[in-house]
Amino acid sequence: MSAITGGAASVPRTRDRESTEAMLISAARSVLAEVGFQGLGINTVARRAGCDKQLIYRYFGGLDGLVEALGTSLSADLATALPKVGEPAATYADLMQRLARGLLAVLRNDELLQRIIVWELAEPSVLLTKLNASRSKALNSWMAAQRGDLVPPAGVDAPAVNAVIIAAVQHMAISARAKGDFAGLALETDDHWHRLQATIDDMIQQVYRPR
Amino acid sequence: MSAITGGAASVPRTRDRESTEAMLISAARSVLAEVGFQGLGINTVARRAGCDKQLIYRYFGGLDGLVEALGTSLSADLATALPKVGEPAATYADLMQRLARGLLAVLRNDELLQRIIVWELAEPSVLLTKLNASRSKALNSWMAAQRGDLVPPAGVDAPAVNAVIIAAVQHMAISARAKGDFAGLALETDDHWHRLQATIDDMIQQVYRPR
DNA sequence: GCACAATGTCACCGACCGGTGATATACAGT
DNA sequence: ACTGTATATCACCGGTCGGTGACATTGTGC
Repeated sequence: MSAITGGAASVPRTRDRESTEAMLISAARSVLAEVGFQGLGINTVARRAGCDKQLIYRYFGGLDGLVEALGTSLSADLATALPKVGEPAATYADLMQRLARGLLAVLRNDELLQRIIVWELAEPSVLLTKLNASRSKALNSWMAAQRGDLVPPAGVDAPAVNAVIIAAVQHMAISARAKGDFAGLALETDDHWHRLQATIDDMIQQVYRPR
Repeated sequence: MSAITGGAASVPRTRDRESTEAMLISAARSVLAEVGFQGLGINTVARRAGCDKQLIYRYFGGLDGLVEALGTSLSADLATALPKVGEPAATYADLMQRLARGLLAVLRNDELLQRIIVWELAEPSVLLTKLNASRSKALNSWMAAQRGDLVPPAGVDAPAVNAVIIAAVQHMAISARAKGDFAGLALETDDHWHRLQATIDDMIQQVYRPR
């Protein structure tokens, strides 16, 4: 008896650090994906993982460490999510078209990624910056693998153009989840997205056409 | 004396409801602009306004009402911030170019507006949706005033193109404040922005050129 | 069998949050 | 001058947060 300490009611965990860490990371993922970064706190994550928050401090040194671990586990995902190399692109425009399409497809159904991007926009920090860096690194290596020796036409500021394209894709993907539309353009069904994608394709082809 | 109640230490306010409301709205503005929506709470705003939080409940019915009031005061600002009508645009491309430039200029130095956009992306709600609506209404009426009878070239999906442009502008303006760059493109000095603006101009001209 | 570390859980702390009732104080109508 | 009301402030509540120290349980090496 001896009372006080609950006794047999609470079954302790499996006593396996690795799997516990994995559970915590997974819990952080789902919390972030479902409620966004505002709801990502020590207590919430621990509750969702079904273990004590103390373990977050012990194993990750706090929430920051946990997010960092989440980040590394995430950049691996992005690398595999981008489409595999198939036919080499014929023109630089085709190359960028592929990138835009791939990015749009990945972003559209990765709610977690959307949340993280918003997070970076909302409260920049060294931690979030690192997440961003590892993500764009993955993107760059994908580009390098696809590019071959294609070069943009002379007279076009390719880095700026590509930044514009990527910015647009990111913003619309995020807006679509948050609000269902953007600038009067409904973004709910696949048809809407195809229309948008056709437009982006067109813009890329136009700006990157030889001239 | 009866003690307890502080006594003379706290000088009550000027006892002018209008000016107090204005102070609260102004406080909400500055809090939002400086720390973002995460820090926008009853206590914070009241503290910054230098009055009691009770007044927020009395005059605005709570934080939502205050934000709503802030919103109306804000859409008025946006209307005056957009550039006045000058020479009518020669082509539809020129028209959109003007819009893009105006929007970019406004967004770049309106931190409050940037924060609100991020807010809408992070946690959509009826309130935020209303803010968005009133903002795009202001944008539309500006467009209507400028357009005259210009029409986009046949075969171009103008709404989609414009959505892409606006999305890109918004995203880059926000990213610039949050992180100082975007997709490897530094966005700190005016020169960087001019380069970006030239690119956007070019893209608009290319996609909207007659064909 | 016994010390010892690793793992897991609990109880508690101070701080802040949103929200509300009660209480002063100024002012306006009579 | 008296009363009523709008204005402003304070004190307090329950709840949640991040963070920490203490405790229980399991396994390991000797």
